[in-house]
Amino acid sequence: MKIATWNVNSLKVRLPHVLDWLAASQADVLCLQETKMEDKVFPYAELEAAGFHAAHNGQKTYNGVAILARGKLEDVRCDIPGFADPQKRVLAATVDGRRIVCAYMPNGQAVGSDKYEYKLRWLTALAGCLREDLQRWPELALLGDYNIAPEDRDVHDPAAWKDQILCSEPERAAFRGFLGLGLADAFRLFEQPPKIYSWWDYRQMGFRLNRGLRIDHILLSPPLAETCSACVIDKAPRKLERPSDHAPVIATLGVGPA
DNA sequence: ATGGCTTGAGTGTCAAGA
Repeated sequence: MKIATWNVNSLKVRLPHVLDWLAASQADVLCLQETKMEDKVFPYAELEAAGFHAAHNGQKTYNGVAILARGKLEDVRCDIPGFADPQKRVLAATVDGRRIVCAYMPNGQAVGSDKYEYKLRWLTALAGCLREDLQRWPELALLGDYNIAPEDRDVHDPAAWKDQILCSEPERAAFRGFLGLGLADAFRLFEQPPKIYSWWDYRQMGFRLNRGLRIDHILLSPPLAETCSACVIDKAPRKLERPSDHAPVIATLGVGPA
């Protein structure tokens, strides 16, 4: 079973890339972020024709998250329970007995800004929710755009980014808080080449110069981490015409249904 | 240089992303 996450930066623009990538990657579950659309225009029919069930938690213009799966989606839940937030950033569902949590974590804009304070509050709320979810669903994966580069090796220029947004110590502490719940960073379960990133700025030839950050992640609870046999970032879609600025991350889980 | 692209909204130009 392959599970994946991809910030598509508008599903309207990127649907052809998504359909192509679903076929090429043989992913069984794909979490999407920044669909930037309302539920009523979500392309359920096109995805069903490609063999995928789907759930969407969307809004106009900003945010929006979806889970696509070859298996049925059960116990679908939107948002973070008990955390009032008009921004559509979280969607969870159970697929083949495994809890899939799709998250588009806040960007934070600038350290010290109002949006940064919101980001830190939001991360605390999600961690509290996950602590409870893990009791009910021991097999849980948290996939998404975290908007956090966990370590300096996840940053093309750590000196320039030091204490900046996406790299600040409180954000990194929040990421380590997820690990403290027992979750493992699937990418770091394996030896990886250096300078692997999941996002590159559209400007200044960011992708060609590999000036990137690793901010999209798949975290796995212990029973899933034990079965994980690979985790890679697929740069191929970033090379297409009109790409998303993010690349998909995909993890292979070795045991279990389908 | 609070720049440099891209998207959505909406038709002139701004907010937001990371």
